Amino acid sequence: MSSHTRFLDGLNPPQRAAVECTEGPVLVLAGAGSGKTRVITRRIAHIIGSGLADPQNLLAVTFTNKAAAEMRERVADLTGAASAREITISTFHAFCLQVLRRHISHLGYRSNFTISSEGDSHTLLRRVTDELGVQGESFDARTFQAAISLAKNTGETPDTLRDKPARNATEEKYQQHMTDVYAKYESALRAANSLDFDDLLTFTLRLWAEHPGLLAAAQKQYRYVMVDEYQDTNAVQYRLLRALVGKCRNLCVVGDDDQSIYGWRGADVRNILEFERDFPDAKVITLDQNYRSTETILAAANGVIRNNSARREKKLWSSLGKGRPIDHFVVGDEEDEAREAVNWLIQIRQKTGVSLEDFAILYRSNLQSRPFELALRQAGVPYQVYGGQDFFERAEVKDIISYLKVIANPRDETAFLRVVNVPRRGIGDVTLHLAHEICRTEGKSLGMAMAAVLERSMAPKNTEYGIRRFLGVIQRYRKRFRDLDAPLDVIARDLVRDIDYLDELQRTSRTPVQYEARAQNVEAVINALATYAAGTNHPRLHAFLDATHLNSDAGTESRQDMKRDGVSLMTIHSAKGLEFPFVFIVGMEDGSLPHERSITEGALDEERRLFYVALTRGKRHVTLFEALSRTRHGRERMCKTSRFLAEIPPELIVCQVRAAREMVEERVAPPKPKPKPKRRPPRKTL
DNA sequence: AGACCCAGGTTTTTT
DNA sequence: ACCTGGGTCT
Repeated sequence: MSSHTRFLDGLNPPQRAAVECTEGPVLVLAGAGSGKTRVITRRIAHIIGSGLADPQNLLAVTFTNKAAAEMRERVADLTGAASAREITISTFHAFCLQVLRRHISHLGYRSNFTISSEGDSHTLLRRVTDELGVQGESFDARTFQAAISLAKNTGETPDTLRDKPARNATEEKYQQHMTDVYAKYESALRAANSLDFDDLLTFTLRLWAEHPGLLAAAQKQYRYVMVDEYQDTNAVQYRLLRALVGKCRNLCVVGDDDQSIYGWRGADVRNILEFERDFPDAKVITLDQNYRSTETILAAANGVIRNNSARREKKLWSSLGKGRPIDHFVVGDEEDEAREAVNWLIQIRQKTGVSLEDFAILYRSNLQSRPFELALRQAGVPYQVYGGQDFFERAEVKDIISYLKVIANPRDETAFLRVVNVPRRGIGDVTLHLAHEICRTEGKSLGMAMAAVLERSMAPKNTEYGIRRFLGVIQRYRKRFRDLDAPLDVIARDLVRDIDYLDELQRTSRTPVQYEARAQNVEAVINALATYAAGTNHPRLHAFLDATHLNSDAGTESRQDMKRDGVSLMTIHSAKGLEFPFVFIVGMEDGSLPHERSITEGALDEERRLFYVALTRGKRHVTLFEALSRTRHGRERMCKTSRFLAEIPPELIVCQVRAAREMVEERVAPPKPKPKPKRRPPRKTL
């Protein structure tokens, strides 16, 4: 018996089958908490350990960088770090980026293309809609951005879109605008030698379609392909996979249709539901033993999810015992809800002695977090709110990144326009229009056009001076970043100094506190460069920019914010993949969960899955909170119980209405005594 | 360029 | 109720 059979130790029968079944198409239906990651990592180790393939012949695709990093770590525990390093474990986007950096010249782009962030694309789309004169009529850049992204992810091009039949005049008009904007946006990106997130996928698909030799090479290399969270794949990702495994067909997809909650972003749950249609000989393995939750929680979750029609039948079970029933609080309004939740949390802690990190408060939308933050602060309970403002979308961070992007890719117009006059150099609209004209007529990049403006003495003296300074800085640093005459972060720090950026911040900040915060963000970008440079043998500006665009938390304060600290507050969406001993699901009303808009749009199945995901985050105990009234859009409105609540078998729920009545009476009676803050607010709230 | 005002909208967000 | 974005005025 060879030593690699140890990779089968301790697996239950279906898990073991999933690991051992290495050849041909395999669909693993992995229910929540059923040991999915364990199966994938063991399977990888098994394939390598049994000599079926070398590490570089394996491709494992995940949806987040975090998942990829975790998977690599866990594989390394099994196979050793040297092997694990050779395996391609990455997100769809990172994988495609890698392909495109090498081969994009075949599509007429330069390999130093930059990635257009969502913010960049938004700016660009504003310009496009302006130039086409289609804003106004209830079409704005945001709408187009979402529509274009959806189109790209479902494989629509401006041409296919144009050919679609419209049902009425409004639709036709919209379609007309949409195709125009889409086409113009595409050509603007092309001119800027930029790709947006979605392009990373579609371009790779095109590359493979137009250059079969490249596809064949990829097929030859990746003989075993695994995909995590398969229920979240969209049409383009599906086509990429099909192309890649065309020959070997060793495709193993792992996912749970019941946890498909990203349909609104183009994820197509049919990919998992109809897997055997495309791979008739597929082996289907269901993992339904749950190692996370109590039987009560699973019974509740099962009771809810069975109301969805199009799904793979499966019933999670566990042997962890019944545990405590689900508690259901009915409270007055959102403030009562928050207060009651905090009381309840404190009570549970007194009884069980568990730590704050064991609690999560889950809500449907970010707006709902506010009252909980207030109540927790008031009670002196440390907490952490996840999600929200993206570090890389802050103005000062975008400024610095844009400088770096112009340096890395001379044609990146969005970045160029953002920083050409920051800090003020007297380069205004007039000059830029001049330059734009030269771009158009002579096919030059904006930078070259500006140089032409200088040569032809088309601008006033002080503007000329400004242009000279700007182009000089860019040129100097383009050379420095290429030659790497110093560490990346040192060069960047010089750049920030040379453009007097901190003075600019000082000028534009309203308060010293704000200035301090913004200067620190700039410092954080430089630190991120240093961190990046320290972790690689061949630091390159381009690779750093790629990482910042693909990895949303690459630049934030190291890994410190990864570890939980205090009670966790987050949306249900961001809780997917996590688990907590105690879960509070709040806002259990029609309008919140299911969300109002989903009700009108008839997207109830996905909302139900959302509730299912929320429930199955809980390990020991789940508490539901429902408010009788809630302030929505500024008005106080009465709420009806969430329709999903009735789907939980009633014997599993203990209703805590008394608490609510007391709350209401208290509110009606004399002015309530302001609860004094017992301790000073927690240091780290973020 | 910066301050001010009004209108509109208002989920979720792995990359 | 609140925030954003765009437009206008100084």
